[in-house]
Amino acid sequence: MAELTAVQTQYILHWGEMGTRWGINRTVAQIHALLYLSPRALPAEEIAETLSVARSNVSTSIRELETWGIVRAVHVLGDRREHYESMKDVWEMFRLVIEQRKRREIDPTREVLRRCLADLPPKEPGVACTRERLEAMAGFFEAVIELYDQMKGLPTGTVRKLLRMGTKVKRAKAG
Amino acid sequence: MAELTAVQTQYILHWGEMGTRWGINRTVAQIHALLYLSPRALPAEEIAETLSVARSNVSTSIRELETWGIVRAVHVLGDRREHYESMKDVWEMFRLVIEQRKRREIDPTREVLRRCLADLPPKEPGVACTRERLEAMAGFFEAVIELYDQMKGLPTGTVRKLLRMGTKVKRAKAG
DNA sequence: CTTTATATTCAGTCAGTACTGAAATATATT
DNA sequence: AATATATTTCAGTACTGACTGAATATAAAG
Repeated sequence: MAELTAVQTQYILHWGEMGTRWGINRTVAQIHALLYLSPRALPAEEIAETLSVARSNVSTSIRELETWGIVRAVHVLGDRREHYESMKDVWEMFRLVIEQRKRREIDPTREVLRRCLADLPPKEPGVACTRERLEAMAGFFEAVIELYDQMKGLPTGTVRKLLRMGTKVKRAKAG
Repeated sequence: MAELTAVQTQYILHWGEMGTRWGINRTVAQIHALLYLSPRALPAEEIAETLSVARSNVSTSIRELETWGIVRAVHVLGDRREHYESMKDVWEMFRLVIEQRKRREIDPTREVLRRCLADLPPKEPGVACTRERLEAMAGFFEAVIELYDQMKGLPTGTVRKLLRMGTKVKRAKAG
């Protein structure tokens, strides 16, 4: 992966762009894309050169990817440097990312909603509307979290099974 | 909604924060939160004052929310100004947002992946690995889009039904 | 223990997005 | 038509988060 092919470049650039749209640092996403395509683990130095970013930037970004659990350091015989490789199982990769984003963003939002409802002065007519709306929003988040917890336990393949059941439910409604 | 209560402020600030984490402009998210809690439609001027942002900023942000389809202008008798109100159905609101993000981000990613695979020189040993990875990623996106298409047709309540079916599948596996 | 290679930290800089306010446009009222 | 009110556009500014590179830390080799 010394020089990138046109296709590799296109994928890496697009992945970086997607990252920014979903609140993930462009360089972090690009590094992930590079490692995902790479047939071998790459040392930080090579990543920096390939993507034309500072070595220190790679260092920080790699750590970020490690906290997501989708990149890890491996060692190569006769080389003191850390080499980094991406997880290859796409489904598992997204499962990890979703799990973390739930923990970092969805769960705290549920907490804020609960706190808001708890802090709301009771029975005041002025806030009746606010309470109603907060309850609806809280209900939504509770449902989403419940759905997630249900899914969590399922083996990867079962998701497709659910997908087919969705089709049946639809047909039953329609017919 | 002339003056915000502590709870309303907390909700609006948190919602703004969540927005930024998911690639949505903070002000846009805050305005949405304000309108969502508001018992009545608000004119742009009042939104600007309440959130302490420029009137023009509200104008741009409102337009953004309108393109998402979750805020619309309504008219109040005896007032020439536009008043803005948020959709109240939370499920429908998220459905709309997801629909648009799929259209803006997921679908284009599928296209890029297809294009990458099409552009990949065939049978070259050097790119065998890249092809394999791109195919795995493309397969994932195809599956997600298929899942989405299945869900799309379902009435809101049916999602909960699916949720319960998830539980059964899980138990069947376990027991 | 010293030298060399590698990785991380962090203060300062840079870039891109968000925001403002003035000007332009649009719409209503007299 | 003239005036008043409301909204949008846009050039310039401000701000946040990303990035760099020098300094520091860590660890292997001699």
